[in-house]
Amino acid sequence: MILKSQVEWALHCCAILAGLPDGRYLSTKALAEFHGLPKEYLSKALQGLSQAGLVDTSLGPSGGYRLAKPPAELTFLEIVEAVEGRQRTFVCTNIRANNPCRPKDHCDSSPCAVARIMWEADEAWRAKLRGVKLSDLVGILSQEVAPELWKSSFEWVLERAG
Amino acid sequence: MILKSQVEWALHCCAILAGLPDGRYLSTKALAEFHGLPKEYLSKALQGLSQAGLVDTSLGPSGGYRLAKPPAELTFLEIVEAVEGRQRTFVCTNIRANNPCRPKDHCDSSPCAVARIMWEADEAWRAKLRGVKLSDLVGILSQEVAPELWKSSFEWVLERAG
DNA sequence: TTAATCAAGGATAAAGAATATCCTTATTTC
DNA sequence: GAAATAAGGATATTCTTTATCCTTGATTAA
Ligand code: SF4
Ligand code: SF4
Repeated sequence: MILKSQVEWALHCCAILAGLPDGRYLSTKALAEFHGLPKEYLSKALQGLSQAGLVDTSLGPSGGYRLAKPPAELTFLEIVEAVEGRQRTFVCTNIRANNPCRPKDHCDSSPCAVARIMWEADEAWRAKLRGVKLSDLVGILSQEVAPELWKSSFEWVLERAG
Repeated sequence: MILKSQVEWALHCCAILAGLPDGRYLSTKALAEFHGLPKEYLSKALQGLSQAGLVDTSLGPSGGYRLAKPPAELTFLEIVEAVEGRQRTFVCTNIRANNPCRPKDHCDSSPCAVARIMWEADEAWRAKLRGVKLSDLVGILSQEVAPELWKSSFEWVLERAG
């Protein structure tokens, strides 16, 4: 069970978009080039963010993506779910229904303990991601990334932001 | 990102094995029939449990599987990891290394905040599963499963346990 | 007005992982 | 000695992920 690489891509792209000045957009092309990713496929991840309402888009030259809300109001969970989906990681195929001792008319009213426990763990994962804002990430990165690299990356982006 | 169905199978099988009297074994054949699962493929999941040291095996007629330790000392996490593996669910492909502004000699010493945050969430998931014992599951099931079904299932298993 | 650029999304292909079956081997029980 | 069992290798099938290509309609800049 491994998250798709698009999750990593989306998080990195949002971190970049968080640094964009108000009202400006950054294109798929620029984001793909900056991260060394296939443009067409990265586009699918960005479309996921767009469909989830996390980013605004603009067409034409100088178009692209920008965040739809402030980084402090955007959680990791929203970004992850936008590309990975909201389905729980444990799916129950109801194998208890195959129990040969089970009477024909027996009705398993609710999910059993196995499923509930697995879903609780899933929820713990989501709760952790829900507790981290995009602004938290930017704060950490701004401290950890080498100042020259931080600055030159920022300029690189600004040159290409429409 | 969805856990393999073998996880569900392994948990159910362990729950059954937890009810076995001391020193007795239950075969793949019986476990597969009880849960309505493909015997050969379920066998792979049980081999995973065996390789992880969670169950003991015995060959020949009346052979099969039994728990290697008491249900109170066997956690959900151990069972899940035995079939799903211990790899983290977020893998970092180090796309920051593709940053065009990055100097050639630049060395990214450690995992960045993105990866650390995702790994923390992963650990929260594991911590939750680590906190649930197989005995907890059996306790809940014994209360929730209809008494007649619980009893007849128990008898069905005993008839086939070597 | 025109040409270039962009997001969106459909179609399709390639690669990889999950699911499933079959068969052989060595061991144990009866 | 015969039957049953776990272990595991080989292979096939199906589904998901990854990736590319192309069309459409909107927007901007010249
Ligand atoms: S996990 Fe629970 S609900 Fe799902 S198949 Fe097993 S018994 Fe049924
Ligand atoms: S998640 Fe962090 S460590 Fe992984 S590629 Fe992105 S920047 Fe690098």
